[in-house]
Amino acid sequence: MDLFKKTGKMALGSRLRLFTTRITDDAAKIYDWYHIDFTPKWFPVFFILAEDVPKTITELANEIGHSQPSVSKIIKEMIGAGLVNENQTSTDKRRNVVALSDKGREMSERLVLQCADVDAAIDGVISEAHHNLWEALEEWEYLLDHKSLLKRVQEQRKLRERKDVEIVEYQEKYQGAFKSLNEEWISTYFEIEEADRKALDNPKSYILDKGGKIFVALYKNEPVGVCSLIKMDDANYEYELAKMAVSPAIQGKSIGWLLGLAVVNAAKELGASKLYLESNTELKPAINLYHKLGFKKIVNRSTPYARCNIQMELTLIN
Amino acid sequence: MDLFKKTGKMALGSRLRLFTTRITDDAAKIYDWYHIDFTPKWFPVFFILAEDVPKTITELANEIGHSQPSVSKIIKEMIGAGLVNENQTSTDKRRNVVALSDKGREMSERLVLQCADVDAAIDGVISEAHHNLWEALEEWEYLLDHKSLLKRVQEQRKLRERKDVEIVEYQEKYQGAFKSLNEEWISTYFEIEEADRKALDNPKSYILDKGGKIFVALYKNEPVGVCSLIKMDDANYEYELAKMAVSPAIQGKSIGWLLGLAVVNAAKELGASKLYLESNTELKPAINLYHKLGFKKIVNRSTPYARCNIQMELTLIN
DNA sequence: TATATTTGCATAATTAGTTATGTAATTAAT
DNA sequence: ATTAATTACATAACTAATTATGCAAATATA
Repeated sequence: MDLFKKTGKMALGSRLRLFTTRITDDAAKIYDWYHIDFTPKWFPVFFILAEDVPKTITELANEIGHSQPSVSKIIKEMIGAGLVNENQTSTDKRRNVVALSDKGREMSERLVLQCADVDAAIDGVISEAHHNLWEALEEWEYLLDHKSLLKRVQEQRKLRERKDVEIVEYQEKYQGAFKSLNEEWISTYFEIEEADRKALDNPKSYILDKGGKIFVALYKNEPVGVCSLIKMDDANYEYELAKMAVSPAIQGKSIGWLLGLAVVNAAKELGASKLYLESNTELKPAINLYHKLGFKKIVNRSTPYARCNIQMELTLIN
Repeated sequence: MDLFKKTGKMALGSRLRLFTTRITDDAAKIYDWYHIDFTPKWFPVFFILAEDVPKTITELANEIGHSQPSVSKIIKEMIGAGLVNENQTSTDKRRNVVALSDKGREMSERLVLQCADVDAAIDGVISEAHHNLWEALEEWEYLLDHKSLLKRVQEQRKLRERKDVEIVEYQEKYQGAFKSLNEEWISTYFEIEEADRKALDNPKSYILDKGGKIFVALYKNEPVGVCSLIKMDDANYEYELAKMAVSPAIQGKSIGWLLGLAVVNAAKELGASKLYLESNTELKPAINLYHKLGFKKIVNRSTPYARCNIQMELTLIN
C-alpha cells in the first residue's frame, strides 16, 4: 500500500486491519487446500481444547482473549461440525464444559502436519524480512500493556505543548492581561472586591515594589496565565501565593502547574521558609493543583477576602 | 498473550486480529481525548480527501484498498457529520464526486497536530522495541505480493514430503511391489496383456539382465512407486521408459517426477542419446508428466501393447 | 440507430467480532 | 432460611468490514 508511505504512522490501525484480513483470507485457503473442513477463527479455541482438558466457555474466552459470546458462537459452530461435545459432566449446571469429540481429536492429528508447514512458511517470510513481524508483535503487546497508546499520545501532546509555553517575569505590557485574566475567574465564581481592584490596577506599587513577584505564562507568545508572589505583612508568613489565573480556553496544558512552580521557586530563592495562600473549596481544580504543589490546609487565619474559605501553607525546607 | 507462545506462528492471524482491535480501540479513545468528532475508520478516506482533489467513490476505494461499498458507507457517515460534500460537478451522472466541506477542511487542520502526536508516540514505541513493526508490515506486504502465504505453505509441504520420499534401485524384495503397483493401474484402465505379465513376473531376466534398470520410490520406507529403463532391440532407440506406476493413495508428492528423473539420468549415464516411451492419451496426468520431463510426441512406430495410442521420445543431449 | 456491454454506485446480505441484556444457578449475607 | 449478589452463559443488537445484486448511465458494437 503506497498510501501508508504518505499517511504516516497515524494509519497503523488501518494498515493492520488490511494486513490481517489478507492473512486470514490466505489461512482459509490453506485449510481448503489441505482438504480440512476448518475455519481460521476456530483455531485458538481448537488449539486449547486439543490439550484434551475439558474447559468451560468462559475459561476458553479468557485463555484466547476473546469475549465470552464470541467463544459461545464458535463452540456452537464446532459442535455443528462435530468437532466438539458440550455439557460434559459438571455439578454446576450453569457451566457448559466442552471437549473435543473423537472427530475433533482426529482432526487435531491431521492439523499437526499443516501447522508444521505453516510455521515453516512463516519462518521463511521472517527470514526473508529484515524486521521480524512476530517478535515485533510480541514486543508491542508488552510495551502497550505497560503503557497504552493513548497514554503515550497524551504525553507527546504535553511535550509538544510545553514547547509553546514559556513562563516569564512581569513587564508593564502584561498589566492588561494580569487584570483581565484575574477578573475573568473572580467574576465567574464570586464578586470582585475592593482588595482585588487595588492590586489588579496597580500591580507595580501593590506587589512588585513591596518585594513581590509576578509571573506570566505565554502560550505561543500570548499571555494566558498569571500568578504572583506577594510579600506579606505578617509575623508567621513572609510570602503569599495569590492572583493565580489561567485562561479557561487553554486548560490541560499544565500552565497552572508551571506558574505555581515558578512562584514556589522564587519564594525559595528569596529565602522564604513558608508560603501561604487562600482560596475557595468551590475551585476544585485549583485546590488540587495546590495539593500537588505540596500545600497543606491550615486553620484560623483572618483574611481580607470574603470569598476565602480555605487557607493553605507550604513549608519550604531548603 | 501467552497463548501465542504455545500455538506457534499458525495463530498469526488471530494474534493480528486481537492486536488490531486493540490499536483501533485506542485510536478511538485518542480522537475522543482531543475532542475531535471522528472515527478511526474514516481516516484513510479523509486523508485522501485532505489533499483537496475531489474524488469519486471508486477512486477512493482503490486508493485506500477498501471495497467500493465500504467507501460508499464511510462517505455517507462523513456527509452526516458534515465533513464532506457529495455530487460535486461531473458530466457523468453515474459518478459521485466528493470533496471535503469547509468543516472538513477545518477538521483537517485540527487533525494535523493530533497526527503529529500519534506519529511521535508510535515512533516512541518503535524506538523502545527491538523489532520494527511498521517496517516489518511494509516488508511483509511486499513479500506476500511477491509470493502468497498459500504458495509458501504449499512449497513447505512439498519440501516436507520430499524428505520422506527416497528413490532407490531395485532389489529382489521389491518384486511384489513392482508387480502389484503396475497391475493396479493397468487393470484399472485396460486389460493386463501377455507382454505385461512376462516383464512383471520376471523383472530380473526381462529388464535388468538385458542391461536395463528399475527404480523404486519409497515413501517412509514403503515402496509406493516404480519405473524402469528397458534396453530396446531397435535401430533407432536404445532405451525405453516403461512400467511407471505410482500408488494412487500417494498422489501429489512428485513421486512420478522423481522416478522419471531417475530413469532419465540413468539413461544419460548409460550414454543413451534418445529415450522412448509409449502410453495412452487416456492417462492425462502421465502424459503431462512426460511432457514435463521433456518428451515429445512421435508417430508411426509399431508396439506390442494394444493399449498404446501415443508414443514419445526424449533427446538426451549430454 | 438500436442493442449489448461496461461502469459506478447504492443497497442487501454475510462475517467475525464486539457490547448489552436477561435468566437460571450458585454463593454470600442477614 | 430467605434474600441479595454474583456467576455462567445464551441471545440480541451493533460494528466494520466483506461479497452479491440490481439499476441507471455511458460506451462500444452491429
